[in-house]
Amino acid sequence: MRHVTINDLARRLKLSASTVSRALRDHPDISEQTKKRVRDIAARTNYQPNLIAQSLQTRRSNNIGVIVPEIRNTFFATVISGIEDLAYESGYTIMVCQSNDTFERESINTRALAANRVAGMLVSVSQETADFSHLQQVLVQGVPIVLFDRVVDEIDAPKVVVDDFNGAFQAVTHLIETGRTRIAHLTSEGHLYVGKKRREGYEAALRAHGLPVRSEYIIEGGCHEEDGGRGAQRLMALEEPPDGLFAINDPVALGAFCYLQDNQVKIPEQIGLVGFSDNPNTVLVRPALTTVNQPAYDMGKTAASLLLDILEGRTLKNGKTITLETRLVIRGST
Amino acid sequence: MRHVTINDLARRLKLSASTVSRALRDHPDISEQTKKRVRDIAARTNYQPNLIAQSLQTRRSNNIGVIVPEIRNTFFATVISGIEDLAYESGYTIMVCQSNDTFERESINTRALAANRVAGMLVSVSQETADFSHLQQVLVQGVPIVLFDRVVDEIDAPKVVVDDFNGAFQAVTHLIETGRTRIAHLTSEGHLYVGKKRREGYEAALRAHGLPVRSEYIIEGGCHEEDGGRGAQRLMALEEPPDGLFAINDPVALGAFCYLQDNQVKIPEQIGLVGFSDNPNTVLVRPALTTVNQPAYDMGKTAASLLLDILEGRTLKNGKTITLETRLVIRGST
DNA sequence: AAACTTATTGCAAACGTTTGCGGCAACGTT
DNA sequence: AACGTTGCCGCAAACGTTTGCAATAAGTTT
Repeated sequence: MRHVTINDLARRLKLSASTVSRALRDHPDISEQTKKRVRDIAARTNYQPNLIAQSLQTRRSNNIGVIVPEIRNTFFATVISGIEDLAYESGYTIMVCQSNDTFERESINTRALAANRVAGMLVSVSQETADFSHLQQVLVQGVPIVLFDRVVDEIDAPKVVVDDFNGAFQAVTHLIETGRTRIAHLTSEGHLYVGKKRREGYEAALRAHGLPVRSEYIIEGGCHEEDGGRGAQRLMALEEPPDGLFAINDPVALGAFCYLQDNQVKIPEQIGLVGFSDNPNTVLVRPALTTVNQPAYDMGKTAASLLLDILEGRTLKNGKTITLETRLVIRGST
Repeated sequence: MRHVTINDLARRLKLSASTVSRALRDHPDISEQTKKRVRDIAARTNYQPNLIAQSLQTRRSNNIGVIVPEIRNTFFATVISGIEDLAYESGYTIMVCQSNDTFERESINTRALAANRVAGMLVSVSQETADFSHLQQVLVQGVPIVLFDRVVDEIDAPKVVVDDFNGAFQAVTHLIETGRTRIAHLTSEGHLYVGKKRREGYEAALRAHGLPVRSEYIIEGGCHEEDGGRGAQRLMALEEPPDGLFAINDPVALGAFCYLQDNQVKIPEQIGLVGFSDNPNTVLVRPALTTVNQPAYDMGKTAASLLLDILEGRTLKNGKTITLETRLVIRGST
């Protein structure tokens, strides 16, 4: 009924706990014969080392904390998948929390993970987060953090992002090159890093081609599907509706897509549409959605590997930012 | 740099560690005055109780293990989301693992979680799993398990499933009632519980309406989108292709959807299509996909609440199975 | 004034590990 | 014959908590 401990084994074999411990970790001081006896009884009794006792003793744990805005978002789910795969390979376990895009929950989660003495944290901040003391405190305690996707400049930690600026630039350039001149943008509200970068890319592309940046074409909203529908509605109500639309991400683009399609706006004839992320469902719609591929799974792996480098002490510099390349995937919607 | 401990506080206040501990947990033996002093310095120094020391001492942890086939699958991501939300409310943290649908990784994950001394586990078994000793051993160690979605009869634990049989029955009945008689089924291979149940529902619905169960109309494959495309291809190559298709889940249905649409098969005129899960992307395609709503988020909450009931000792019986209702969502594809 | 409460605190053991150090045979070396 | 090695193992402290019990001081009762 109870977990078997190292002392149970020691008692059974008339050895000391220390000998059993060393035998299990294959310490050279222990004779082959007793090693074998220990291993045998450990296997027979299904002994499993108590990792929490071990952690307490060695002052290091083998699990890492992950905080994302929301788990059910395909993008983050995929990132987590990448993190878990790498963590698994390296013998770590992940503790996953979601902030539901609220600051309060994010900071409570951060404290909970810190209290659990995770070896390190991988975090993508919430949309609300403007104060970073909760993360700062973690760093002060000597627990390394790697930020990904929703990163913030204020925290001095390695970051993994995709090339949002460039992805947006390419997307909008593509819209321009296919003959459109009135290009709108659906973006997030607030100070989201990715929102800022993509918007900059959007504006830069317009300028690079001598097109004006028209404020009525830039709509700030949320990051979800319904926001895309609302945004499209507002845009099409303009006296001079756009003929091109670049959305901050795929859900928003798809929300706009449905609205447009249901209102008999022809895609791509009347309006060209581009998303961001290359979610799997962008290929389900007809015409399929042109989008910017953003390597979610790779991002997870990269962020995790950066953290593991720090944890295992194989890292040289610490403040670096890794930018993963984005790639424009041209499909039917443009 | 280092974490501040209860002893640090004790030293600073010239108290014993036990007094500090009791003060923090608001023990009646401690005077209000020293409680205040303790709380003050704890706040000032950003003291966070070491949960792993606490766990070791009290022999109970506040995190629960979760094992799913794959995190990036929308359905499971949503279930995890439900689990996390409830765990958060109750002060628990979740450790998430994915088996990638392999038995080996599932059992390694199970051992890892057990070694981490999780309070309990929520698991959805892999497609390969036919031996259940890894789960059995966890139960023997007194760690409760709640199974969800991919459940197995062999393990005596509470289970949360959706009414797969009935959902399938309704779906197929709907296809029949809209005038189709040659109804095919794309299912999984192996002994997946959900696959079995849905297939039974499919066959029962045919029989209930006097239609034959034709083996050439039942195709066993995987659970992913590409399997749906392949299955549809094989079905349409038949000399008498079906006029109705019920797929084991939405990804498979959408895979078939794309294949059919790209090959100029009219949906719903030539063939009616029904999926299973009500994934968000079923409303993106045109015509939108008829599907069976399966409350993924609720499933996560329900499973977690069942486990918490056991952990907090508020449960009466232990072997019960909760069946969540499914609901046919009729859309354009039928 | 002795005895008994009550309030407040500290001691020490325990949870399951790991690890520095020392002990003690059984050797081989001069 | 005394000494140094070597191989194998145990003791005990430590990690940061919690908790039963004892201890002390102050107040209350007789």
